[in-house]
Amino acid sequence: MYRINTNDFNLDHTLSCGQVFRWEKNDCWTGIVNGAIIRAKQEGAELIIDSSLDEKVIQDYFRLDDDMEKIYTSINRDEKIAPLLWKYRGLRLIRQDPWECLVSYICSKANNIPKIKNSIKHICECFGNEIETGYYTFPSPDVLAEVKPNEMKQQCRVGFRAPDILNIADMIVNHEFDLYGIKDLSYREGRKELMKIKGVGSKIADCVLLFAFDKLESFPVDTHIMQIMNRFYGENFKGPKSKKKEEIAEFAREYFGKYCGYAQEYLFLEDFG
DNA sequence: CTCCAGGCTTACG
DNA sequence: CGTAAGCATGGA
Repeated sequence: MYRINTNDFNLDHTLSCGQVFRWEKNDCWTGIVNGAIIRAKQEGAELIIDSSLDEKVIQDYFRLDDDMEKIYTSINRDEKIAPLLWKYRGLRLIRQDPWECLVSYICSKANNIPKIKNSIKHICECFGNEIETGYYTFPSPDVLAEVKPNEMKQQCRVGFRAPDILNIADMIVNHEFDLYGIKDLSYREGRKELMKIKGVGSKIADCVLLFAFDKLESFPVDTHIMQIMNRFYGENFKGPKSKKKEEIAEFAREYFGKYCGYAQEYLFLEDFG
């Protein structure tokens, strides 16, 4: 048990804004990171951690080294977003594991948050390791590569998404796809690579780049972001419906700049929460 | 019962 | 090029 001093950090906003799916809140927040359990709560500016993981891992996971003052200044472009930066102040991006992140967002296709959480929970309970009663690790690609589509479909309730998950697990195991190598690519190159995966398009690719590969210039556009971007900046998008999402993403990258991924989180929470 | 939810692929004008 | 059905699943 140890304490970490923070500033511009809000644990509740960070864990309940929809970027991660496995954390649960009771008297404290409980989650599994790097195969270990973290129990966390916040008292004022202090983050109280109960975990076998050391402070450095926590710092890295919650991105506590991000200079929020600088980031807020950078993305605070107008009177539309300014109040959101105050309202949800302390919301941080989380540095997720790429594999868990990728599978999670494949599960998010044509789905809702409770069902996404449920699917991921099933995947862990069926195929992960139980590290403490009721708490499971996220299964590695090696494990999922051995699973049959119907087995996953029936046990994890992932529906038509099962073949895509198993396919990319298999490709990673056979070195046909270098997922972890994407961290060394640029945003554009990484995006192109991720979109080669069957069942992964621009939105999922952008989520993985933002949440797992440090590409803060990524701006995932889903239905919620569509809503609020149309409401706030609609006059800037004139193209046909089919190209609108890409148009919005391009606009946002230009408009909010290199930290636009952070802007995306605050905008998302405003429409989602 | 029908409709829809953090999309993507494929099929058809 | 452009739009739209279909894909499983469960809750409203």
